[in-house]
Amino acid sequence: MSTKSPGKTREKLVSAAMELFARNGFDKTTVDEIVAKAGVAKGTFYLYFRSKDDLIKEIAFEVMPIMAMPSLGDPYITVSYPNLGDYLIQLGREFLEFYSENYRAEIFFHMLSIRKRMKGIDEIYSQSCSELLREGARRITAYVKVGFEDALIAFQMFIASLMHYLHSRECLGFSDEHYLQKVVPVIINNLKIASSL
Amino acid sequence: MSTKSPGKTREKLVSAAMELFARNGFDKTTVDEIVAKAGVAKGTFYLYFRSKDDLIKEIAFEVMPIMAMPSLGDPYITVSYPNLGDYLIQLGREFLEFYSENYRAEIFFHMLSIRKRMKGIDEIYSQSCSELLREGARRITAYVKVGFEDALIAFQMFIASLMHYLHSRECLGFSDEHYLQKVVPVIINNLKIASSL
Amino acid sequence: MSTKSPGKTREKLVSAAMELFARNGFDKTTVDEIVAKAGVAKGTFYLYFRSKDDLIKEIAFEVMPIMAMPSLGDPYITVSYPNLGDYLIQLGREFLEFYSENYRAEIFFHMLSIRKRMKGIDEIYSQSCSELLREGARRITAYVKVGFEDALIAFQMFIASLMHYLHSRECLGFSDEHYLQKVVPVIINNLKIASSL
Amino acid sequence: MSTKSPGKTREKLVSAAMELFARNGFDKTTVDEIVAKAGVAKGTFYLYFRSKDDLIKEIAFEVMPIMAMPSLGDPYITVSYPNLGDYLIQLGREFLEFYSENYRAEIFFHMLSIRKRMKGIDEIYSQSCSELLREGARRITAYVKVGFEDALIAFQMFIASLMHYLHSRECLGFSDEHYLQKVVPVIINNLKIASSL
DNA sequence: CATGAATGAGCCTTCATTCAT
DNA sequence: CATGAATGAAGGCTCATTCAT
Repeated sequence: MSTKSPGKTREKLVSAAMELFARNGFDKTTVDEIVAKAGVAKGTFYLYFRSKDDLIKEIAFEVMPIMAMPSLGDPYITVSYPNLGDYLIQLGREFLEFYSENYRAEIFFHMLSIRKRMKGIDEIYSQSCSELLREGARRITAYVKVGFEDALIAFQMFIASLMHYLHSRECLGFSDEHYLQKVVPVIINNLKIASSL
Repeated sequence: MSTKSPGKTREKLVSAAMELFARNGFDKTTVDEIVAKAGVAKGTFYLYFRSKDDLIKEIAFEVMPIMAMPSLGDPYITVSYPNLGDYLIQLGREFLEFYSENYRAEIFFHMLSIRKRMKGIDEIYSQSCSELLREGARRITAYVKVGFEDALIAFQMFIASLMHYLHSRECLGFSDEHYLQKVVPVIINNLKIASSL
Repeated sequence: MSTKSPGKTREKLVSAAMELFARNGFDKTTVDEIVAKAGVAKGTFYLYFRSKDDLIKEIAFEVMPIMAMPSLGDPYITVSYPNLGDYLIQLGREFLEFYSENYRAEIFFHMLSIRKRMKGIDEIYSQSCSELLREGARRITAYVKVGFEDALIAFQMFIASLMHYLHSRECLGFSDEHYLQKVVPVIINNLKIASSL
Repeated sequence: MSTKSPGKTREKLVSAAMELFARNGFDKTTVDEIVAKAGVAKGTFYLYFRSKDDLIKEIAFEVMPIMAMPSLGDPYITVSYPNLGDYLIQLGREFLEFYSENYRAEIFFHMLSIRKRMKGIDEIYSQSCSELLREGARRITAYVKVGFEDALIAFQMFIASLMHYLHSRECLGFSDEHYLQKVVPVIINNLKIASSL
């Protein structure tokens, strides 16, 4: 899957596919639909992607949780957010905003369900997940004095809660902001306890 | 109905389907494969299920998280587990054991990813999810004196963490038991803080 | 296709089939539907008919035009109807009444369309059609002094018109009676001309 | 579109289907058979027709009686055929010739029997039948001074007779030409009588 | 006589992929 | 780079018929 060719055609195909995959799932989306939405001919698809699966791999990476939190990679974040609580709130907002757009959540869950069956997808996910959790834990240790394991658990619970919230929103009935204001303190309180031991 | 082993055919079809759905996903599993594994003829499938989707709905219900926690429905549970921490550990064990068998986790995630596209699946999920969270919260309020909303958040985070753990196990590197021993205190500590306010 | 067994079951199957064949056609009607409507088990069908085609043959005979005109076989009809015009009107009324009931017209046209493909049906039709036309012509010669050929043409045109009327009713817009009052004189007038030559 | 013989594929499919439909009926003819006879792959069929029913509708229109009589639409026909009898003979010849080719009669009767069950077919038939009868009647009034209703009845009887003749040929035993020479005078004579009143 | 679970050949339709232009 | 007609394997589903009870 080459990442070259700055032409519009490739982009049009990817964005058309994103939307369709989200709405109908990978298997139920046809190449016909993708090229129709992209406004190109059928054969053109195979000039840019070796197969439909090839395209799926490209898209998979773009909807990973690690892509949802740009602030996680910012090296000067402790300056912008001196308070861990504020930082987590910020990460949470970024996360929810990211997955509220472009049907990314639907695509991510779909990808999650097929990863075991698709060589490449599983690797991308494992690597991306490890990186996310480890980076998150590292950030936490920059704020509070806790062991790496405790930080890892804390961050995993944070991510897990946000991710679950994406498909239990209507079962809970809270607003996004209200939810964040409730979850973040749980994480913070526990890190305080852990650091004081 | 034949005298030898009544109801056997339907069961054979369901269990064959469960295994195949988990391995290959709903869309990639064919009715041909299901009947071959079940050892019956193709037409027989349609004696028991109106369609492939019909079977999917039946299976969907069986892999819902609420099915993973039988202790959640036990009315005398506060007697068996006078301590909330022990109770949550127990629920966690049940959850992890349930999803370690029969490829249930894979099926659940697959279902999660297609629910928006399948009338019926979405309803089953929403109802089941609401019931799970509400029942869990109710249980918690039987142990500690906290508001329902705090209990709800606590239980949602608990479930979310367990669920996320199912697909981040290898990224974390903990044993199941170790993970539970780490997560449950986080929930407990916070409920204590909330109840003391 | 035995015509024995006075039991109700056979009759129930035939009448259920008649109705369904008329509504959905032979090919689109399933044995399942027939037995369901008749209120018997699937296997029972094959106690009375060797196959679905076997049943079709039985039904085919019952919807032939010759069955629609009982007065055609009455040996004393010239006494009841001394006037040919009145007789033809009577035959026309019988014909239209017969085909207005029980979806017989639909079944007849269906049969007509498949006769070339079904051994047996074609024979039944040819024989029945010949008998109808010949008998009709013979009757006419009992009323007016015309050659058999002229009588045959006259009766064929009469039957043809009635049959076409069954599926052009809405295109014409006449009432049944009005139509008969228009068609019969055409036949009569011509027989008069032919007989006077 | 390929440069060699454009539109050929569609035509091949239609003519293959016509032959098969006539021989085996719509329901008993499979898409497999059609594409095999046309010499194309199965998928190709669906490039030209949305479904088998779609093709049926297209063919249905082509076998309507109105398609059998091109002279019915000729505006200068009264010049070519100053005599009504000659004109009707001509129409009759066209009719019989049309239905002797390409199994059109068989297809038409089949269509007639299924029209009530197929949305679209029924509309096509009703409209086509109305147009045929009305146009025929209009023509007649250009030759003889009769009321429209009498002309309509006359033309309906004419068409009906021809149509019935298609499936009663062997029961009558006349040659086509002989039949026409017998039927047309019946129509003519009556129009004369009607016009003289 | 009656039942109905089981069968399996066969049908219509879809769709990823190819290739000549 | 781009096209789109053609392909054919494969899938979901139907239904006439059988047979053990």
